[in-house]
Amino acid sequence: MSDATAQSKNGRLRGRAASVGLTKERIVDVAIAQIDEKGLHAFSMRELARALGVSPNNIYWHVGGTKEDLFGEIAARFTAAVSQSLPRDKPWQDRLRTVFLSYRDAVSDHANVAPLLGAQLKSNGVANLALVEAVLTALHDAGYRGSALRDAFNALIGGLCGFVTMEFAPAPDDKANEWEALFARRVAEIDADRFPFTHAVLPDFMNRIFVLRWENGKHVSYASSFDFLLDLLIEGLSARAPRQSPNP
Amino acid sequence: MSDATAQSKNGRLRGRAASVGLTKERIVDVAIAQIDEKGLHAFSMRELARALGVSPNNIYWHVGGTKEDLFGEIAARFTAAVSQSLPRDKPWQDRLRTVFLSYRDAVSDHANVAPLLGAQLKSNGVANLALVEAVLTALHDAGYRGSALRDAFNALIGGLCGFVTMEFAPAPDDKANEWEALFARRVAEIDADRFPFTHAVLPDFMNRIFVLRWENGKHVSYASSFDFLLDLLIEGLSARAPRQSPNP
DNA sequence: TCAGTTATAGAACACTGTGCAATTGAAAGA
DNA sequence: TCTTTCAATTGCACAGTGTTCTATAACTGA
Repeated sequence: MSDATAQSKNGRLRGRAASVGLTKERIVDVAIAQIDEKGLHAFSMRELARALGVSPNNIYWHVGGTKEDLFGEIAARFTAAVSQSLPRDKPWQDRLRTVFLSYRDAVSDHANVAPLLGAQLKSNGVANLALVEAVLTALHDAGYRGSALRDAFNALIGGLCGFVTMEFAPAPDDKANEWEALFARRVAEIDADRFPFTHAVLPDFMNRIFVLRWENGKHVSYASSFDFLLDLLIEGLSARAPRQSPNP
Repeated sequence: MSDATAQSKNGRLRGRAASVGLTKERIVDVAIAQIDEKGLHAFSMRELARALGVSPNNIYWHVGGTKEDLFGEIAARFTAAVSQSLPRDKPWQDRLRTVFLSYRDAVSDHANVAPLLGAQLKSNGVANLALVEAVLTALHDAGYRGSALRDAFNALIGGLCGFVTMEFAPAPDDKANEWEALFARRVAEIDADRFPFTHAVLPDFMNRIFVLRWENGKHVSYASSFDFLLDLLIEGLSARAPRQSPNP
């Protein structure tokens, strides 16, 4: 009652007296760290608040809006890092390769955040302007215009970013550990009559086939498949390029 | 007390007396219908139970396990429909085209289920054997073996299914309506110095650029971009095919 | 001095997925 | 026929969740 600074039951101050200098940056930092560590599935606003030593509402106040908005902020953090302006004098093929390889690298460093990035890229793509700019310019330099430019752009973003999103999609929770056994059981169950080829081929050498496997809960690398896809697309775009006009 | 068949407070019977003949099939039916109607975000076990006129636990009993398992059942429903065995005498290029176009069609009929399918395809891909078998056989016929087969397979599944997953990713909840305005605002905010090309090009003709837009909360079609991507991949695979051996 | 703003906490609301225990008719075994 | 087991269902409760509304108190500017 006579205290100069009132305190709440658990001893924590309220109001501006309690200010800990929380910032959007720090929130996003810790959020990413938490997702990296425990996975997107286990991430919650309350847990984040706990880790920050702060009440949940404080986060809402700084981020403004909803959990989804926080996800947007997280995604923006990545998009910024993806591509610093690339030298325009390099061939457009090289520029495309660099951009998408660096996108994959950025995602691969924070695999648990991947699903979030995919969703945000779709719904909030305009925010990812570095990526958009780089790809559009490269395709323009390749001679693509109008609807052909649109389709080429979509094919690249959808195909490559889609690949990455799937590549780093999380294992279904607890099953990560028993994955190897699960895989073996599934393969053994394959109906040899209906799926003769899969039955014959899968068990032998397909231990790195896409979409099928984790190792000890960690992702195996599909880097070579990504490279292959990237090459395929860039070669295809070269072959179909309406005209070669390096200086538009 | 003296009732032959006891009743619970709200008048509903318990135990086998109350059996409504619930089946996994009906659960999955109604679940898909609900997701179609209200979106994946608004889907919950309790809501599903309400729609089925049944207690939530009853669903758990039939599906066994968790919500994630139910999602698995839902995904399986789609995978089954994707590709009935294709005539082996058609060229492998045609077969690939058919398979992936039919995959996109199946997903497009239930756009709200799309995110779920993407995740399940990754974590539970072995279940989707019709798709796997068709793609593997086609690539084998094209002459791909070993690690080249693996990379080609991964590139196709990752690129095309990834595209579809992104294509049908949901708009961020309530923002679907104000999307057009949001898009316009974002475009207007583009920094012309840092992103000159995007700034110049985007507002004009990019109203169907991937990743950027809905119309009245419904998805616009990216079909032509998907076709383009499909063509690019198949042409690329043809050009690189180790050898042409139609009859292995 | 005094209202307004900024940055914090607390409590509460309406949910969620899911586990445990009870209930019942029917089927199976003795 | 009597008893045990099983199949299919409900109710209740637990431990959360995102989010909103309200209180608090120091700073800020007039």
